[in-house]
Amino acid sequence: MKRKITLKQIARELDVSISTVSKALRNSNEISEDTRQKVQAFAKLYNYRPNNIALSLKNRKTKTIGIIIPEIVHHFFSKVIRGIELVANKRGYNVIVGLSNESFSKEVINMEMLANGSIDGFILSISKETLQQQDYHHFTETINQGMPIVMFDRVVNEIQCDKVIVDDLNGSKKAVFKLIEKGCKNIAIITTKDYVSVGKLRTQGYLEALEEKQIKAKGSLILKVDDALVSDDHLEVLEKDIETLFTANKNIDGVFAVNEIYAITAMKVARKLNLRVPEDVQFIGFTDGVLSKHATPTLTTVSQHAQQMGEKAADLLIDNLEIEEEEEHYQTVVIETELIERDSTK
Amino acid sequence: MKRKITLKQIARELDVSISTVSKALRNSNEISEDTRQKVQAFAKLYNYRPNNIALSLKNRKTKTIGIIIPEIVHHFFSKVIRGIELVANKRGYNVIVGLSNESFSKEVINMEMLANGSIDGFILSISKETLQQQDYHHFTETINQGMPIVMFDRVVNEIQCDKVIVDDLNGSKKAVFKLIEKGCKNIAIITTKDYVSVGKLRTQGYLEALEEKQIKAKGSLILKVDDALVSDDHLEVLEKDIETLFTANKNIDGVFAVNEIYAITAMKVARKLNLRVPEDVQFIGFTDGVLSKHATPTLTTVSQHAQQMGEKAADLLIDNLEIEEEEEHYQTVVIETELIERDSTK
DNA sequence: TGTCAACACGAAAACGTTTTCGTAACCCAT
DNA sequence: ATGGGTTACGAAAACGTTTTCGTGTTGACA
Repeated sequence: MKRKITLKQIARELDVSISTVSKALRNSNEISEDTRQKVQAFAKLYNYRPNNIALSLKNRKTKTIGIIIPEIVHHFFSKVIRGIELVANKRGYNVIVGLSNESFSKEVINMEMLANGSIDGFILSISKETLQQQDYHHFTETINQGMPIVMFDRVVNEIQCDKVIVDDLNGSKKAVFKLIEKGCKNIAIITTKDYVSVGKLRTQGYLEALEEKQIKAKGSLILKVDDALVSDDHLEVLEKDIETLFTANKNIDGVFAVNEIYAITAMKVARKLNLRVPEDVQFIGFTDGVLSKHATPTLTTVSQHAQQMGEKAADLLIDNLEIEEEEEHYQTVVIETELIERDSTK
Repeated sequence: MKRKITLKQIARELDVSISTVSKALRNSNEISEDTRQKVQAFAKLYNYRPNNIALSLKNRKTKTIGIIIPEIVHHFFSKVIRGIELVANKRGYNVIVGLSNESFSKEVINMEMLANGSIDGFILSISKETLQQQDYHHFTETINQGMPIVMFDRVVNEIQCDKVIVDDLNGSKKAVFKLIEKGCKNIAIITTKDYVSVGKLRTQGYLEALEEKQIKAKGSLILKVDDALVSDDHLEVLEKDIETLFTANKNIDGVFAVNEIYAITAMKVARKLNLRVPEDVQFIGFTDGVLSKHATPTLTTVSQHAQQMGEKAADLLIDNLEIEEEEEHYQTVVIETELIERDSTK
């Protein structure tokens, strides 16, 4: 077992100084052609690679990006990570991942662990608990220490930083317009409680779309599900809720759901009630994940371009890290959604 | 913007030496009660946190685990990551993620980037390309440099290291036995080409199960799909292949698929051919992901306990890192599978 | 022969820690 | 007064780099 070789060891072997070795390897012209070749040959032979930690300490930057997300077993978030990783690697950065698990304290702890030198900046999406408690001190502190943050998807106005968000409002409007265009007269929405900003916005989009088409929104057609129900354990409760929605409103001919699970589950319930999709009821879901593509019938969705979000977030952060000037000029990038039509609409 | 404070700055402010500050903060009894309190108060006030990079350099360990996986937008892998992250955090480690994207060169590059000091050890699953080329030099080199590796799921006998694998063989057997028990006489398998070790093992399990039940395997019932077809773009090709399988073998009454997508797609094709599930044909898939739970009908699957694999892998690695003794005693942990019965079987 | 530049290299500082060792200053006992 | 043992602190090395600066040697030139 041969440990990694260091400059010092090379220097000792070749009977020169550490400085000389370092310079030789970096092709400094302070070093004679002779020694340079000798050193480089030796280094190659022993497969010398500079120690990243030492470099980080010296340069006071780690070339590493910290990602904090609420959950990784989630199509959207893993696609974002892939996007981040893609451009990060291309630009010479590594990616270190922390999971908040939707918990405020884990978010704080994770950020503190990483903020002490391990990374150069954060890309994150805020946990639900943090959003509820509205306690954002860990973000402000991090930013105050000179460590840039880019937020994506679940963002918050109170914090001044770069942001990448989905155009939730217009995405929802597009979806609802499509349903109307396809002939739906009574469109229900299955959404979450309002404190999740994206749920709120999507609901708002639904309402605005109806209003613009002079359709009166009815409270009975709005189902606000406790979002803990996305977790697999509570599927039956969710199904029950949706069944109630359908039986109480026999005239529903279109459903807009703010996520895939709700949409798929609603389709399932509809079929159980002998409603034909899309003939009797049409469905559109937000978030284009695996489920939509493989559902029966395949689900028409509003795609969020998650990977593109990750790429953009990474570019914003790295630009920020590598720009010299201190003038803070934060931007909020809006990623447009795209309606992907499949078989759950006519 | 106040940058992070260092020992040196505290020392200067309080007019003591750096050593004193360090000792005071670590409650050394070399330091008088007086100065200790003074230093600690000051440190608290300025929210002092030791710089991780400096600690890493000093201790020659980073308390960080490197994960290399082929793909992150994948239920199985993200669940494994969650498991790793869970125990890693609990034991004071961070997790840094590299994606090989199923490419040999990206796997090598990613490992080299991380191996130069950034991490203490690897947890990885080998990329398909690497498995095809059978070039494992980067693994041996890493291990030779004293950096431990734990492989999971896609492992390889040639490399001596800790491994965590699924009991693919018995999992498949269980599934096929179940189909036989439920009355299937003509069981088809939809699998991948053999170079993916797990595909190979699962096929073998299928064959062994049939043999044990004195059922003669028929080549026409074995569909080996080019595994590039899992990617969403080639769904139609996959469907076509499966359709051919069904039409050429009208008597198929059971299907075992080595992954979720194959199973779901096969169910879809079956229904298109007016076969009832599970009355006419029963289905079992390997890998218990999101799709299975939300398919119609819900899919009976062989669950791999992905998160548990991640947890085990992390425990193995950290044990290895924190144990003093050099004696290498590698183990291969087999995670048992579990058959989850849903509506695609009678 | 003396001066000066160019050349080739080494010493040392710096990044932020921890830890070993040395040592003043004090107290107590002889 | 001398010696020995605490106590409380500081100096310095070490981790592995990069970079600035200093310096000895050479050769050319007047």
